[in-house]
Amino acid sequence: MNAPQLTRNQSLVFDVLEKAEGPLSAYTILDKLRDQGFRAPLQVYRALEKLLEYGVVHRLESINSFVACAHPGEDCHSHGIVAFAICESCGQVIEFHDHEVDHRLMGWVRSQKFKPAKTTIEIRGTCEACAA
Amino acid sequence: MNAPQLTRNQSLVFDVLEKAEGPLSAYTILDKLRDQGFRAPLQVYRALEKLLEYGVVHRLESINSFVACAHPGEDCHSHGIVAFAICESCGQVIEFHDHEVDHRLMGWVRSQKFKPAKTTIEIRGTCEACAA
DNA sequence: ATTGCACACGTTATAGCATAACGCAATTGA
DNA sequence: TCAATTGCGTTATGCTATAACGTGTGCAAT
Repeated sequence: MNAPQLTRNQSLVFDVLEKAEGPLSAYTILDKLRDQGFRAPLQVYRALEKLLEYGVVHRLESINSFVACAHPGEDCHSHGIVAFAICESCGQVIEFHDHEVDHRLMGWVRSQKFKPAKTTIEIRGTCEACAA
Repeated sequence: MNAPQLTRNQSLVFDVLEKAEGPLSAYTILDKLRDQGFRAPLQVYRALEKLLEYGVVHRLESINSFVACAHPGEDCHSHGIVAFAICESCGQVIEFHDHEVDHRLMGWVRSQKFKPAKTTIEIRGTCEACAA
């Protein structure tokens, strides 16, 4: 799905994520948007739901946070499975697409007659800069 | 790390997970152990922390739940990265180990000079039995 | 033996993440 | 016009996880 014109709330949330250095939790986003009139978590979650649907934002399951897609203008859903390296020290996220990993995992699920819907690959650790 | 003798609380939590058909949340475990004297979430979380450390239980990040390792008696940490297929309908979990996927992902993180600590691979979808 | 340490445990409180349920307004298309 | 859809705002609630405190027990070093 490609992103249609974003609504005001969706734009605000997306802008916050784009300008952020790393992933943000929904409540952090909420705090950053209080001046813009945001009052409740649902305003953030509803916007995020759409942004995820449009493929312009990713959810990082292992840290309950959200990050803008590293490929501006594209729909990340078209890249196949996305893997993330998440630095537990500075929070920086590196995005990665690998067809071989896709192929391998999808081959396995098919052999199990399992029908995949959403795949998560997240590697937590320490980035080069933070590896003292 | 190999599992030493489990404490009472650790045994109780592990037993609940082993007897369960699928993954359980910490609070579900708590409810199942009220009769055994459990009163507070921390009792469950502390036991889980150890069981994860011993490699006899896995945490499923994408559904905030925990599941007993499919390889009784072994330490799953020694199998390399573990991937899970999680049925969103019946909750069943299939565990999977693939060295090629490991190799590919670890090759990538090394190329990024990223030092991996913990890797999560979770595929949510529908299992064979539930695929109507 | 006693001191000090490590560890498991219990309890209360609180923090952090996410959604249910209601109602309203604007838009669109039959 | 009417119905359906979508976004929005609000209140309330539920679920997930940890902080901070204190207790007891076992064990090793002195």
